[in-house]
Amino acid sequence: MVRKPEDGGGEPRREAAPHPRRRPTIQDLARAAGISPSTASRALSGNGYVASEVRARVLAAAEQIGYVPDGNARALRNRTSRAVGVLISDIRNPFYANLAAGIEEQLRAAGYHVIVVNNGGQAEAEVEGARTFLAVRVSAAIVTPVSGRAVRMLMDDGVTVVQADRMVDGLTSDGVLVDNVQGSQEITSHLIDLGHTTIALLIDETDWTTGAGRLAGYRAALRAARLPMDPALVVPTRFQPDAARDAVNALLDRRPDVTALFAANNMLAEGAFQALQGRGLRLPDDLSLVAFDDVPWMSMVSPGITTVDQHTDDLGRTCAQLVIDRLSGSAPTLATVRYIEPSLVIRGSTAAPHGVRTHAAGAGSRPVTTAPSPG
Amino acid sequence: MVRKPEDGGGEPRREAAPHPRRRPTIQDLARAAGISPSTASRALSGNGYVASEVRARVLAAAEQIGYVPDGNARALRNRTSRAVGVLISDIRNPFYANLAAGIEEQLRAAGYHVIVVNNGGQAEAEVEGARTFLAVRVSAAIVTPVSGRAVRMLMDDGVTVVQADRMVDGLTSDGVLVDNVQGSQEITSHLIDLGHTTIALLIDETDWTTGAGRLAGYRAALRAARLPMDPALVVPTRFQPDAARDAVNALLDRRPDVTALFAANNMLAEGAFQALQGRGLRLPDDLSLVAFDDVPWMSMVSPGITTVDQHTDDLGRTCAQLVIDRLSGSAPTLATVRYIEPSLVIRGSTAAPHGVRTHAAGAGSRPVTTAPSPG
DNA sequence: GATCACTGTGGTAACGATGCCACATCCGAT
DNA sequence: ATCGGATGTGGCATCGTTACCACAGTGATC
Repeated sequence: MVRKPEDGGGEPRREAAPHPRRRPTIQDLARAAGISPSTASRALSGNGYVASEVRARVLAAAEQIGYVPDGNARALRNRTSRAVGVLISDIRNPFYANLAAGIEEQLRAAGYHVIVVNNGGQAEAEVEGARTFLAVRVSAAIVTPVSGRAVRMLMDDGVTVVQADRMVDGLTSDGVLVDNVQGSQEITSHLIDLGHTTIALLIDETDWTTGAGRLAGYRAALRAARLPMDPALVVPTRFQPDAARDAVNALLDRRPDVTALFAANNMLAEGAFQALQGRGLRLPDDLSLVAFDDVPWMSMVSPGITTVDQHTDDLGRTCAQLVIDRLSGSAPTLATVRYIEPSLVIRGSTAAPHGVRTHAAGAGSRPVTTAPSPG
Repeated sequence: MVRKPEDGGGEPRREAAPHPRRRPTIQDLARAAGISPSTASRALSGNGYVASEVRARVLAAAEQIGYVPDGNARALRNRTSRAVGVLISDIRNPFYANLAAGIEEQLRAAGYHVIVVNNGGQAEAEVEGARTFLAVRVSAAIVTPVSGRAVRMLMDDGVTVVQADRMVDGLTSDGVLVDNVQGSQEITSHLIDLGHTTIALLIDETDWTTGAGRLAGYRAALRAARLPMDPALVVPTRFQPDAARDAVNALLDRRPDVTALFAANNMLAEGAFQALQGRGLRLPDDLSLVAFDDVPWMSMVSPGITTVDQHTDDLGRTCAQLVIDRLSGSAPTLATVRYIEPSLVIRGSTAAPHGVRTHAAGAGSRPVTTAPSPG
């Protein structure tokens, strides 16, 4: 029941002290090093003059007595902390989990720590989260915005904000976006190149930059191929897999001529996949399926799902780096928006529609990964 | 490119102020309400006498001027904060993501916020994370321990610690564990009931409570069925899917008589699944596959994988609740360990071995969910 | 020999919230 | 009339850190 090699139970255990020993302060440190608190502070921070011999003595003493600067006192005094708020919708969704992971790693390496608030897509919870960030004086916040209110609150208080994945109109913060139009156009073109002409788009919203971009890319690809744009093929649904499943079933009942289905995100893809399985349709023979946002199950099923990989880790790391640059003053003064270029991952869920020969044309000029099914 | 209904761009925008307006302090609040800071403090916190008329005035003024108490000043003064540290291994792994989500939701509802540190399974990063927690004076920490050093550091400083999923020996903190022995025994018995006698266990470690418990449960099930325990069927591997895949391939080359495979966690299951796919083996006809820890892809593939569901959300929420109880002083004084009872989820990946008839016996006395394949 | 720049150190006043204590009422009881 | 308790309020010190300022040396320059 033990991690034997590491539990390090060698030292005698301290008795459960009723009052745990007071943490050493910079006063204690100064006393230990035989100097004043001011000098100790300068020695640690490197601001101002300190004789190098003294600095060494202070560092040694700090190590020796186990001095850890009090983050709260610092934050109070400096009116800013090493904390960065991360406000996302649903950490259970691999997209947000990877985003958060990328952010956390990059920020931790730069000496910041993250406070994570899950808003569940609720504007109310989002505002609550922003309030928390203000209360603890985060130096910056990274937000996948829901309503814009939270972002505005933070910006109005002078907090550095980076919007991730999507941006609210009318707010000039930094942002990191995925090139949704490009990715969507590319994967739609992939279907068209295979010979599909009746391609349905399953989508939950077109008000955010994400949904709007994906819809635009889908349209652009059809237009470029001079295919008709049939509004009935743009299938609205709610964000839940169950809703998507029902929507797909309704669509296929209504339109048996659909040969390819494009799910605008991983949740919808899940529902779509379940619907197709439930109907006993075989991929890619009976229907081709593609999805925006590559998540683990898509490479586990057989055949694997052809997707647009958003490079979510990169997205997160880029957000974090933007924050770091801003806070260190090395970012340009104007608000910056960076774009992550997504890439197409071709797997087995796409093929020429039944009885149609593939075009000779390739998938376009952009990088394409061809991934085998697992194994 | 906008979330139209909510962007709320109605109010005139504040000019980008060179010095963002100073945040109102309790002094400002006191002035606005025509009383002293002390009284304002009492009005807000409810400690001590305040005339109800005055309290109302203070609350109104707070609302009006947008007063938000400074968390750092509070933390400095009170020597503790509303922050709880969450120290986990890999938020990209759905197990940890769900754990973190459960924790965050429960704590947020109780007015705490979480600082998340991903240690990547590295003892060094874990200690670094603990140092961060100490620096910001978290009031408690929830840790999936790697080495025990971090937990010890925190406890030595008087921080309330809850160990999650596994516990380090020799440290008497609270903990929330999954009943690994029970879950493992149950799923192994399920295979035995189906008629399997040559069941391999793929496992990465047996030093932590998790691995040790799962191995013990596997053994107990074999013993209960009076089946021989063949040490060569306990297959060690590293924690990565790739390593697990190689290990499974090597096993099946060596032991073609294996009819069922039990992967001790979701990462190993991923590798195992890939290996089976790569070999063109059909589930459950050629081999039965089961896994400890139910993650999304396991219900997406066909057939679905039979698993032990650890109720990870519950695990997280229970940890959080333990923290809340401890901090509010309502937990028992002694260290408490709570157990989460896992449950068996039977899907299509398990069946009688080729040419064997199923026992009449049921799966045992514990609750069992039978989940259909998706659709 | 006075002035100046530079190096190096310590004292002190904040940062914002809070809880103790002193003080001021007002009421009923002695 | 005095006391004591209950109710209500404000002053002040404090949490730990840091930036500003004053000041003390030292050496170089006029």
